[in-house]
Amino acid sequence: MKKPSIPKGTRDFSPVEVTRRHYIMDTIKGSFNNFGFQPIETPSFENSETLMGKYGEEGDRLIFKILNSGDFLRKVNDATYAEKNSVKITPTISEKALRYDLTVPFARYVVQHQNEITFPFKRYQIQPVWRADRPQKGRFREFFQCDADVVGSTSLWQEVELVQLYDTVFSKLKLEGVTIKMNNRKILSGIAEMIGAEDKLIDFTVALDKLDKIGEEKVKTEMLEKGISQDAIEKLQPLFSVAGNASEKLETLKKLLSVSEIGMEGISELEFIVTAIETLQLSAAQLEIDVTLARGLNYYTGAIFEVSAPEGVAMGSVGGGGRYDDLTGIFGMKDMSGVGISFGLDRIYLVLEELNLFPETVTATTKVLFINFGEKEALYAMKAISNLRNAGIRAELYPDNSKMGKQMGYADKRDIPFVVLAGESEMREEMYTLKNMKSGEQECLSLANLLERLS
RNA sequence: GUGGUUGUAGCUCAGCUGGUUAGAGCGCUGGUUUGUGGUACCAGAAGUCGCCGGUUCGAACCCGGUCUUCCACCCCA
Repeated sequence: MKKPSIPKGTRDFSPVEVTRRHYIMDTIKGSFNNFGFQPIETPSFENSETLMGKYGEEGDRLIFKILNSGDFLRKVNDATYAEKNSVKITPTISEKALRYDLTVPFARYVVQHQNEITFPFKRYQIQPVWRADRPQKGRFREFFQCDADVVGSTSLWQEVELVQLYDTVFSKLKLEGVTIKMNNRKILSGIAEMIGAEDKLIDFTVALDKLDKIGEEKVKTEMLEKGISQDAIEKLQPLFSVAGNASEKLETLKKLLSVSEIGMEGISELEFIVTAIETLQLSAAQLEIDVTLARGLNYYTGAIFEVSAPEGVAMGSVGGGGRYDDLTGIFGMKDMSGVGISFGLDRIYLVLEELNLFPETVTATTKVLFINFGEKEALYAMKAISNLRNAGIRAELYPDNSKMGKQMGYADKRDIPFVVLAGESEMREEMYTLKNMKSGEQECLSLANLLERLS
């Protein structure tokens, strides 16, 4: 028989993995609540028109489309069918698509429920998203995002809080040394304005974003290929040498962008956040200004965040986010500024695993296993088990009256730290023999003492 | 979507320029030990070599396709 399998880029999770994933999720969720965010959930799939065209050209390709039910081909007219153009035929055979991220569905939610929502609205959402991407390390076709967004406030304090939120979560996860990289879309616009390439903003930023990966020369080559003039690229030169700490970088940028009103606006926004964070301090993360950061350019208008794993861990970003002044605009609701961040659960998992940062207790299973000596003995054991369970102690009975060696081996393999033996003699005395599997020590205890010992 | 890479027992992997009944370690099952696991010793089960097709007297090995894994690009959590 052919072995069953799961689709490319998807995974099964074992008990240990699920427990560890919950540990991360609970940590994130706890912090979200702590910062005043409220949970919502949205459907796994949306109407295609809600998602299509929201993530750029590339994005549409990566959206999983759901085939219409019924005899969907019947509705396609012959001319379209004969053309064999997949992109063109898609809307007629697919009207629904799997969620690609949590931000666009959230925008849809806000517009749809605007009359019930009290603004500013702080929501969080932890759900899987799907991308028809080609899998790689830390890249899946089904993965979880953990998002926190605020809509209905343009206050920069939100950005400050989101930086703190990142720091709080990573600090709780004991993940030291993550870098929160920050930029501002207005600065990028300012630079484009300064070099006279406003119309090439996206090409320009996409190329700039690759600086630390492919180097200055190749970035320049790519910009030339995309039609940015040699002249403009030369004006860009000072940008490649922006260095120092946050304040120093800001000073350099100020000189560079003094001619651009929008650029200066971006700088002052960054400055506000940096100053606040310097005063408030971070514990696990460090904040860094990175003018080459250009992620999610499609809807971000102000701050842009990206969190990279500690140095030495080969992993893409473990989080990202930013401010979008007009996200709800695409659904017909104007002047509703939002800002949010996302945690990449699956990638955080891989990083914690690589750095061995999962606490021992996260893998703890049953605390005590009762050996099964037969029907009467099992009933006697079950009474004690109920008592232990009511006291919150994880206890279980070995289901079958198997040989002791097998039952002990089971406890051993599952890392169950205690075993209780209660046979005829114990029953006569109303006692229980408790064995510590690590030390091998045994003692005979009453139910009350057993409870106490295992608490 | 483009280019490359990987697939052999439950797991990790050997397997020569194509040559008979495909191996190891770990794990698993049973026994030494019927109220004592982790160690030791003994025995055993388990694979249509990812799948489909081709070349050949003969294919785990060569060729083509396909799926999967990982990597680079694209893009992203």
